[in-house]
Amino acid sequence: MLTKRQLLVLKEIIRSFTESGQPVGSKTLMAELPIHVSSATIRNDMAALEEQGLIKKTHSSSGRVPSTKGYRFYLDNLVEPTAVSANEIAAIQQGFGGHFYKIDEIVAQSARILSNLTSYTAITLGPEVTNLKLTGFRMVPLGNHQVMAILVTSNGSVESQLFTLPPEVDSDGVEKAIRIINDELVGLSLGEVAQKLQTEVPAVLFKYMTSPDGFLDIFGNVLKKAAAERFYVGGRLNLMDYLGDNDVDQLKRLLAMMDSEQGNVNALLGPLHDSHIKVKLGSELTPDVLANLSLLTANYSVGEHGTGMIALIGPTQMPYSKMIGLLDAFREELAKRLTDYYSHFDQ
Amino acid sequence: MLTKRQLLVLKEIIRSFTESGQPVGSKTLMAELPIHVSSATIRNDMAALEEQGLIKKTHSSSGRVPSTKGYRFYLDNLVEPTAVSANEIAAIQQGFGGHFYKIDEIVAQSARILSNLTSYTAITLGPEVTNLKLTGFRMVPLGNHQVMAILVTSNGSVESQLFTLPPEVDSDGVEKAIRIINDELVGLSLGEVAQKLQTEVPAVLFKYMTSPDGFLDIFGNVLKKAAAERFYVGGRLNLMDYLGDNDVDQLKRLLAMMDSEQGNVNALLGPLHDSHIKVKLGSELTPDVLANLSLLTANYSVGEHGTGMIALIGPTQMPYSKMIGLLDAFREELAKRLTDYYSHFDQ
DNA sequence: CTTAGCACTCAAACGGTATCAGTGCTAAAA
DNA sequence: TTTTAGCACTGATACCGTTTGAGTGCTAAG
Repeated sequence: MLTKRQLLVLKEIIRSFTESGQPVGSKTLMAELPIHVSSATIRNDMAALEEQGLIKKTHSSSGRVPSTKGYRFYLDNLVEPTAVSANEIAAIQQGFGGHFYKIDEIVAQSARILSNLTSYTAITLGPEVTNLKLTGFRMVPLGNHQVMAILVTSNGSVESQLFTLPPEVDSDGVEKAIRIINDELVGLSLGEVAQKLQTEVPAVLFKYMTSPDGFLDIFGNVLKKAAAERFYVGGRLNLMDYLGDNDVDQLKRLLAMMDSEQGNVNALLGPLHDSHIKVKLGSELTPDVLANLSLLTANYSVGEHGTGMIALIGPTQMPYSKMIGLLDAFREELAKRLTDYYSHFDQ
Repeated sequence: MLTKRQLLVLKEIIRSFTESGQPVGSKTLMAELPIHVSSATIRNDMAALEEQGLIKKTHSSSGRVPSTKGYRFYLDNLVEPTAVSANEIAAIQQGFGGHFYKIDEIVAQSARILSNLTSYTAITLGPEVTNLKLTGFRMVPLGNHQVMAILVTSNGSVESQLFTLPPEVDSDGVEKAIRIINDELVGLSLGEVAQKLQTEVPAVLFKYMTSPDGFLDIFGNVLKKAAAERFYVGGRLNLMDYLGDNDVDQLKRLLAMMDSEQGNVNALLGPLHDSHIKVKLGSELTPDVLANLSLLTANYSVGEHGTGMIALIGPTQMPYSKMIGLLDAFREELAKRLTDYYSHFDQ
C-alpha cells in the first residue's frame, strides 16, 4: 500500500515531468511539494514507488520518470479532470460557427477544432450507421452516357457518385429499375438492402432489363460508399511535434494510415465502448504504430440517431487532467450540435 | 572557358555526389573518370571550376560539392536525359490500368504513379479550364429541403454539392430559374457565366422568384468549385525522406501548403510555361518553403482541350538525367491518356 | 601541360578529466 | 518508528588535447 505522501510524490512527478519533459529529482520535488520534508525522505518514498514499478530511472543516477504502470495508476486513481476554461469554450463555439449542410461536415469540423485546441491529433467518427435506412435513390442523366447516382439515407446524409453508363444499359430499363428500388428497398436498412442486392433484386431486374449487371454495380458501389464508416483527422501534422525526433518510420506509417480513405479506423482506435472517456497508453496500445503514444477515446450519443466516437492522439506525457476535462466537454457539445442538426432536419 | 576535361570533371562530380551524397575528392575522380590523368591534374581542373563558382568546398580541405550555379550549368549544357526503362513504362501502364469516370481521377492517379516511380513528391494539374463552357445545370430535390446542385461543363467534368434550401425559396421558382439558366447560360464560358451572375441574371430571376438570393448563392458556389483549379499531390510523405533531417518547420509548412484545398498552386509551381521541362533549384525558387529543394515542371497538351502541368519536387542532388527522361515520357503518356478520354467522351 | 612530392588544413574519432545532478545507504535525531 | 544529515558513488555531459585520414594548394621537375 502507498502512503498519502507517496501518492502526492507520484502525482507531482507526473505533473512536473509532463510540464518539463525532464526526469524529476528529489530536490525539485522537495521545492514543489505542498508538504515540507527533506529530500532524503522523498528519496525513500521514491524508492517505494519504484519498487511498485510506478516510476523508473533513465539511468542509475538520474531523476525519476513515470512508467506506463505509473500513468495507468494515476489515470485510474489520482487524476482530476480540469474544468474547461472560458477561452476554450469560446473557441469551440466559434469553431462550430458556420453553417453545415451535412453531418459529416460537423464531424470533420470537430476534428479540426479539437486538434487546434490541443495541438495534438484528433480523429472523429460520425454516429454509427448500422440501422441506417435507405430513403431514396436517384440517377440523373448528364449527357454523353454520364449519370450521377445519388443515394439518400434516413439520417439525411447523401452519397453521390459519377458514372459512365455502359452502352448496353438501356435508359428505359434504368428508369424502371430505379422505380423498383424506390418501391421495394426504401425503408429497409442498408444492411438489408446490401443483402437483397445479392439475392432478390437481380432476379426482379432481369424482367425489365436485358443486362442489369452494370446497373447493379453502380448501385452497389454507391451503397458501399454510404455504408462505409468514414473518419476525419485533424492536426495530422502535429504528430511531428511530439514524435518527430526519432521515429520517422513510425510517423510515416501513422500518417499513411490516417490518409488512407478506406483505412479501418477500428484497428487504430479499437471498438466503440460505453465508458465516457478511455485512455490507453504505452504497451496497452495494440497497433504498434501508436507505440509510445497515448490514445484518448470518448463516445458521444445522439439519442436514437446512434453513438459516435472522438479520439485524441498525443504524447504519453500529456496533461491528462486538462485533456480529459476538455474531451468530456467537447463530446457533450458535439452531441448537442448533432442533436440540433437532426431536429432541424426531422421537423 | 572550360576545357573538355573540366566539363567531364564537373559532370562526374555531379554524378558521384548525386549517388553518394558525399563531397567528391580528386582521387575518387581519378578512379572514376574515363580519361587517365593524375589527381594533381584533376585538382587543377577543380580549382578552375571552383573559380567559376560551379563547385565549392564544404570546408577548407574537403572534397567538392556542386553549387547551385554548377547544377544550373549542368542542366543547361551537360545533362542528357536517360531513356525510360521498360520496367518504368510497364509501371506507368499498370498505374493507368483501371477505369476512370472523371478527368480529375486520371490527373490524381498521375500524381500517385509519378511519386511511386520516383520516390519523390509529384504535383499534377488538370488541363486549364479558362474557356470551359457550361453545358448544364440540375437541381435534384432529395426531400427535407435538401437539394443536390449539379453543374456539367464542356469537358465532361461534373461538380456537385449538397445544399439545404432556405425556406423562402419556392420550388416553383427554382424550376423556372433552372430553365432560365439552361436556356440563357449554357454554351457560355464559365467566366462569362460568373460575370452574368453578377449582372443580368438577378434581374431576370426577380421576375420569377420572390427572393433569388439563396438560389444565386447555390449556383455561384458550385460554379466557383467548377472553375477552381484543383491540383493533386502524390507522395507527400516522401518529403520526409529528403527533408526530414533538419528542417521540421519547412516540412510542416510545405505539407500544410499541399494539404490546403484552395491553396494557390501557382505560388508553389510558378505559372504554366511553354518549355517542355523546366528545372528550378536553390535560390531560383521563390517560395521559401522550397528552399534547398529542386522543382521540375513539365507541361502537357491535350489539343483543343487545353494545357496542363505536372511537377516533381525532390532534393537538389537528384539524378536529373533520369528524372528529366522520365518526366518527358510521362507527360506524353498522360497527354495520350487524356486525349483518349476526351475522344471516347466526344464521340 | 602534366605529374610527383610535400607541407598544410580540417572534420571526426578517441581518451582522459572535471562537473553536476541525483542516487542509496548509514547512523544519528526526533 | 520515522525523518534527517552526511557521504560515497554513479552516469551523463561537456571540454580538451591528440591522432588519424582524406583532401587540398603549391612547387619544382618531367
